[in-house]
Amino acid sequence: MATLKQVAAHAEVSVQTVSNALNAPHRLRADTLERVNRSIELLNYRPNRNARSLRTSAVELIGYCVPSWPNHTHLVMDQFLHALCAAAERTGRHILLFTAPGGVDGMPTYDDLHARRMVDGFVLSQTETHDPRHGWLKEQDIPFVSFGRVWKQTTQPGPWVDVDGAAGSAMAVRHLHESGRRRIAFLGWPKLSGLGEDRLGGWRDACKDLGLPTTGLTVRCREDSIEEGARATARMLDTGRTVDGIVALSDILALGALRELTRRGLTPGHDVGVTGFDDSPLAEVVSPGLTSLRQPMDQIAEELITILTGTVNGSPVERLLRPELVIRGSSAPG
Amino acid sequence: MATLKQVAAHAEVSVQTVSNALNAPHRLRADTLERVNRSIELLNYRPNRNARSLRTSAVELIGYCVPSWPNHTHLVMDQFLHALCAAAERTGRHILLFTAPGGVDGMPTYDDLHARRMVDGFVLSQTETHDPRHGWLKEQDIPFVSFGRVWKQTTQPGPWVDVDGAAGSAMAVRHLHESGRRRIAFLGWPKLSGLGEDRLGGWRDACKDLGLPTTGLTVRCREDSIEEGARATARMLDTGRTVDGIVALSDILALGALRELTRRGLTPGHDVGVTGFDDSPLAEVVSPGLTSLRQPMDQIAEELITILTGTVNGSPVERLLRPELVIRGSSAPG
DNA sequence: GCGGATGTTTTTAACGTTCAAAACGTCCGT
DNA sequence: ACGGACGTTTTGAACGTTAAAAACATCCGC
Repeated sequence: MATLKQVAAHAEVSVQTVSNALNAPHRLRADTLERVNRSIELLNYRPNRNARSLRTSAVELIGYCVPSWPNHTHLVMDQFLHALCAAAERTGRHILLFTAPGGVDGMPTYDDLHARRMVDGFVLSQTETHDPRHGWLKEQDIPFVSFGRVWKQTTQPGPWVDVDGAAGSAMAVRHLHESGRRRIAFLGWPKLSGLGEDRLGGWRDACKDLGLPTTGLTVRCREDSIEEGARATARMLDTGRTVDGIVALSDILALGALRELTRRGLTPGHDVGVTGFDDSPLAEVVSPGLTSLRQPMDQIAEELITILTGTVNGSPVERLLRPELVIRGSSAPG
Repeated sequence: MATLKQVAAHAEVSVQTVSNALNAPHRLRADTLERVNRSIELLNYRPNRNARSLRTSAVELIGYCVPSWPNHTHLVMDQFLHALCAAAERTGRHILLFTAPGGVDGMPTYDDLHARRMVDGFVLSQTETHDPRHGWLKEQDIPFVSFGRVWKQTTQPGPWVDVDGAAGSAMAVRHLHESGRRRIAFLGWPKLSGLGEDRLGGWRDACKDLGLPTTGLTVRCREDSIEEGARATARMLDTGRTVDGIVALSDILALGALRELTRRGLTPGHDVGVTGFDDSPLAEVVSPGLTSLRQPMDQIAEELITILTGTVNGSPVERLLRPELVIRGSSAPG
């Protein structure tokens, strides 16, 4: 494997000149630059990243902790990772994966990776209510950016990018309203997660804005499963109240709703409009297709990387992005 | 951030002694070792990985190319990544993610990562028929290991780990047979993918072994979607032949089968036993739960890392692992 | 008390790059 | 012809670690 030294010898210049040819080509005289470049090409030279990192103390790697999977099913994680990777690469960086225990127990792992100079900073996701990581990293002066706000916290401890769940629900409500739905229910989650409340709030506000009823139209599911989504839908329908639209907190719950509706002889899309959240691969693959709120992964990733690698100015950057309503058969005009 | 030099000064030994305390503690006298360790602890010293890598020319990073998602939905990718990461960490290594164009166009990316010393080697997955990557990497003498065999190739160009799809199908068939099923259909894929043929073959052989019929019991779906699974199931049932068991090539197709059966007033598990493949998060979350063949991700990851990081002896290592049948309601005894 | 074996520690020299400063050339105004 | 300004190239040192060899210490047998 060729080194700067060998290229320098071949091009009959000093080592530093070759380095400059790569990092500051404007400093070289045109003919020298060309000669050096020819040698670089000829010897198939590729800079050794470790040597570079040692000297500059920047590794161009970004740490990302792979969520341990049993808690929630991350149906869109692969999309996120792909987008994140691609965004990082556009700036010459890469993603380093690692695992860590949840909560504060995981902090030594983050610290270690940073202290050993294996990463420049972190992208956090799967943010939880009162997530301790953000505050801890801030305190240690370790660069990071969060995909997702830390809920139930007055001020955010660092820069973040998030998707506006409230706006998403509102979009779903307005969409259903436009296709003639007047009694739109919300299928939510058990524990009052910040994310859940955000989306719930958007539904409530949009309904009020449009003069639609909300009382008795909220159901909470015990867990994020198709079965629970179906049961909750059944409970809702069993109250005897009319429902012609359902905004579900997740695609999985929405699938449950679709199933229960079908079971009762109702046609999703025709009799009841249903929407989900996250536009997981499932939404496209079921029939009727599930209308869902797609997170703009590419933009999210781009912002995350830009913020993390950008100049660390004083005030933390905050970006709230709008999801995109992907309309499919489950919400066809009734 | 403390360096070896500072620790050495603090412990009043030479730099090399501190290095030895970490890498070859047996060389130190007990009391020296303890003194050095105290200094290390006190100064919270963490070795700089870049310096180490520069000297030893081993980065302890393994490259993994994130599949671009639109081709197939990777419902178990997060499980795989988590397992791979965990296995790598058990050997002090980490996973570096990157993106690359498919096929031979991606090779420069692999080459570059290796040439710049950003990774020691690669784990390949999403192996395709006649995948060019393996042969190319072998030719360049770049270490790699493949999750998945290269199909339609007489000899494998390198070490691999794979799950025995044929054995999996056979397990499913035997399981259905044990619960009284006698006419077991196979729901397959469109294009004759190696993986598809492998699983199909296992079904056929097992049926023959058990004296079960196979003629007219194979259906091929055009794509991997719930809708197509349902349509194919409908086609199969419409032929008039009795079917009391369905072995599907994927969970998604199996879900389609479940839906079509339900639509026709048949009870999956009771009237027809259904099994899927890969035990994706969906299998657990639908109702009835879908019996599926779980890939032993932890073991797969462990083997991949062991092979990749192990001594490169002459003959390539090959490991064919058995999937595990996870039994749920969809195949309850009829 | 000496040669040798063994155990422990230090010295020297890299690994491949970039930073900072110095050196060298060339051109210009005076 | 001289000093300065600028553009280009080289020199020297450093980043933090480990490999290899050298140095030093200790113990043993004779």
